[in-house]
Amino acid sequence: MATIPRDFNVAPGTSVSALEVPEVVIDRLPQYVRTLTQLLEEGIEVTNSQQLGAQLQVTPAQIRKDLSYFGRFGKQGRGYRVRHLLTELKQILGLDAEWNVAVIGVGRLGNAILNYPGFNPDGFHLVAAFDNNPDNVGKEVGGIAIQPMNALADTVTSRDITIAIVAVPSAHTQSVVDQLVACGVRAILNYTPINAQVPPGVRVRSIDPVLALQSMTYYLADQGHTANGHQGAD
Amino acid sequence: MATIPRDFNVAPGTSVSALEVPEVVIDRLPQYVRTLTQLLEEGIEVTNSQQLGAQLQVTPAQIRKDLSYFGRFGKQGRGYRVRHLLTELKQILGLDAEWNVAVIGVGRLGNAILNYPGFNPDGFHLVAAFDNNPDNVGKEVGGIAIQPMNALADTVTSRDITIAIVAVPSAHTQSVVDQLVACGVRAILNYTPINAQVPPGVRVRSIDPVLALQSMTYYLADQGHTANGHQGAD
DNA sequence: GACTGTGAAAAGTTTCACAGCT
DNA sequence: AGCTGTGAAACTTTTCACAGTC
Repeated sequence: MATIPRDFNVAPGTSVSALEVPEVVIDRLPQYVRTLTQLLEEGIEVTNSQQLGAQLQVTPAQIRKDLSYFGRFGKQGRGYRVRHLLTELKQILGLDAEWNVAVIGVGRLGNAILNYPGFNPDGFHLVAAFDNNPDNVGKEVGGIAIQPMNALADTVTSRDITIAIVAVPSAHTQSVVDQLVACGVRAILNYTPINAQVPPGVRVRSIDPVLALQSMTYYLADQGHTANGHQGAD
Repeated sequence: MATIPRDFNVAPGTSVSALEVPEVVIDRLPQYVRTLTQLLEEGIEVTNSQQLGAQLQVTPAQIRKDLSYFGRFGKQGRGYRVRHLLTELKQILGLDAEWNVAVIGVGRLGNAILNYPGFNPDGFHLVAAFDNNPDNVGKEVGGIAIQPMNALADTVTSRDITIAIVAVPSAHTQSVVDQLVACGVRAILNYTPINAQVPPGVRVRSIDPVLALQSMTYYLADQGHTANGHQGAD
């Protein structure tokens, strides 16, 4: 059941509903967004696939191909207007909206997440925090009052929360994920080292520094392996 | 001991390129290790590709294929002895060794990392911390005395540090990475949202929660997309 | 009977190379 | 002249399917 039907054309500024964009392409778009943002900050208004590729360590052809899934954003012979491409990509990714996010688990890690200033500038607003420890409930962390877990469903609905960050002890991961899914949360950023099972339609991404380290040691362990300075993201 | 297929460096023309293990396979091995560890904790001594696949949400064929790059670890008709497979995989990944790790940057994030208890049990020992802020130097975080950046080279050598975790402000990322590379560090876990350039032979993996969120919003933004509950790791 | 290990096929992804626009 | 957008080719990764072993 493959087939990549690419029968779409896009009027500039119009919402795209591409049929089947490979997930690997979607995963690269946020990086393009970030690089374009940096270029704009440097005052660069026009770029091209060559320059973008150099920044991102990706081939120019790949950038052009990736963009071609969504429309024609460049001008032949000239390249891309940074501001325009950035706007389009943000719109495609849904980053022209603001997203309300809940943090579940306010231990050491949850605390660090709630105090991390990096989410807000990108439109992700941590608006609620939950913990099942009665001693924590009511306290404020990063300007947010910690609520008990039984308030989850109501708050998710009333505050229009679609994304959750899970930072609970491993043993509670699956149960918390189940509760989130039941409340209608469809995107979960999982900081625990557990592979939570979710129904179709719900997405989970994991942040797992230990796994990242463990895949690098393979290349350190033995000099016999290919030693390419390859980068992995996210 | 399992024979690790090796990549021979052959004179040009006489290409005998022995089979090279795809990086995507290496990236999955740590997850296999984790699942096997869990099975063992539950007292399960024998498993099979079906069960492992269910746990990991991966096809049984993929697990068998991945393992086949390194040897024959199972018994036909019976499956895999968990303890045995775990030992082999850890050895392949270099996880039978202990690794000394330095943390660069002891701001909010670096602090959280130094206090995170998840690295040690897996053999990654945070043994040194560096910061360029004189006010921080000398303080202890997580039992480690913060050193000035100019002590980097000496300490990396004397403490046999091969892995570094970078948690400095974005603007300093490239400069810090350059210093690490110059000291001989060959694996870097990058917590900054910057794509550092490294020479061949050095590996970088990035931890970037914002990128992870941004790739999920694509699927939230519009109901027209494929809605598979697919998991991304690390 | 149950399962692995593995060539071969299928599917997916990247790169090439060039027509065509500016 | 310089660059995009894109089919087609090359390459990579996954899945199939089954011979072989326990």
